[in-house]
Amino acid sequence: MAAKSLRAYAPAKRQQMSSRGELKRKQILDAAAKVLARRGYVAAQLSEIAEAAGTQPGSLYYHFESREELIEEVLHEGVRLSFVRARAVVEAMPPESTPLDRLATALRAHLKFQLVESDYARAVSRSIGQPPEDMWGRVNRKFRAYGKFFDRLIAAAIDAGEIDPEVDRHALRMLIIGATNWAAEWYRRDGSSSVDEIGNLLIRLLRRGVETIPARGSTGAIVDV
Amino acid sequence: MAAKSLRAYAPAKRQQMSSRGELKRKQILDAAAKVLARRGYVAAQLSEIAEAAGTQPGSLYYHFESREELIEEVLHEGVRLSFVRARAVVEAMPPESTPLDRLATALRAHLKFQLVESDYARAVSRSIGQPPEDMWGRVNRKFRAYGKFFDRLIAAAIDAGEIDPEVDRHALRMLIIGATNWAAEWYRRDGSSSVDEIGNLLIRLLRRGVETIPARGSTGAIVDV
DNA sequence: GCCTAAATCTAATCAGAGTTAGAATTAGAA
DNA sequence: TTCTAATTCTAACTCTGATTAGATTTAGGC
Repeated sequence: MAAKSLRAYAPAKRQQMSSRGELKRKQILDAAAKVLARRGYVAAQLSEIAEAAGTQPGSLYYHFESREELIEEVLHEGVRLSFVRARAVVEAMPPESTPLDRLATALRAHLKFQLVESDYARAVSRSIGQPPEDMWGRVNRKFRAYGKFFDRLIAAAIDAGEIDPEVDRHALRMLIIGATNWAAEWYRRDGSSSVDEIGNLLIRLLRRGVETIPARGSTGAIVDV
Repeated sequence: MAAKSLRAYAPAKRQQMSSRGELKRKQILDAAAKVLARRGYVAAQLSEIAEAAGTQPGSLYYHFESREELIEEVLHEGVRLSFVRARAVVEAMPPESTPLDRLATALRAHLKFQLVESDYARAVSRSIGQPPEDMWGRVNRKFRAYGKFFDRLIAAAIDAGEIDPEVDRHALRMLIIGATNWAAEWYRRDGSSSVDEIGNLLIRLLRRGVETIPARGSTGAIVDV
């Protein structure tokens, strides 16, 4: 039954597995997430990951089949964690909160998670578009599921009349998620704005930018609905 | 005078230079821009660039010192062209147009340029953050100058009372430029929205999201300043 | 205190991409 | 035509970073 007892039990099933290896494996993943968050997919080297994990490059291969497998697992985890967080935050809201409130909350959580809370999440936004086709295809499938979550929030807000039905839903999702992901690029580099400031502005743009408004012109006083 | 007649006259001064080499050099730059736009800095290989330029990898070195020099020139050109375009489009506007109109127009031009018009511009947004420190530092200096251009438009719009002075200017610039650059990542991959649709929404978010609005709560009628 | 499997290390190997040297070709002037 | 410099090609060479093999160490069960 022992099969190839040595090597290769990576994301596949693994026996009970001694907690020792279990731990090291986690440490390596964490280290990889950290390096990926800083460097992105292409520039992330095994030597740096190994060092961050307190081990040798060669030793990584005891826990993972290859560099690609290691990185892919980090990316999957990044998407998963973001999803879990956003969903949890929304579900914790009082039932009377409006769809747009929920969307705003999810967005703010997403932003904060990407920017300061999770190396795994940051690893994803820093790596988007970089991995080879097939890997990115798999990660992206999960990513789309996450996107659909936002889609549903948007759709609900439209149904509730909180978002102008004229608005292109797809483009809206891409723009707000995009602005968020992008922030992961420059935030920290020039730390002029805080996460909360960025979040506030983003929500403001969303809320006001998207509401159904009657007329167009007049700068003056306005208007009910 | 001939100096090192062979090699190395790259971005430095070059004599009158026969149009033949001049042409090939341009072809190589175009090819590199194309590959960079598709792959980004790290994944862009000389072999692919050479093939796109209809030549051999080794031949590139007659025209450029190194891969880095070639790529850096593409990136500089990308920033320069974007800047030139945005400025031209704004300066072509009638004098009575408002600052916010100008900002919107510049933004729309930027978006379209990145997305469909220029491989050079797209090469930049696909490569942001990837090149080594020193190279990116140089490109970024020029990039910041471009950013300042948007800053001035924003500042003017604030002075004109078209943008709420409460708004964090820096964050605003980052978010709108970010959403735009980001679009370069997904546009084409899932071509569900057209450039114009994206542009329309972006402008809408900007215009409405940013205007000075009196109170907060009441849905009802309101109020000057 | 041994014995075995798990876990890690070390040092060599491999592969891919940039780079270089020199030969070969091309284009234009004399 | 012929000659020369500009341009391009070909075939190594190098460097970097992932991968592998085997030796070595560690930890827990007997």
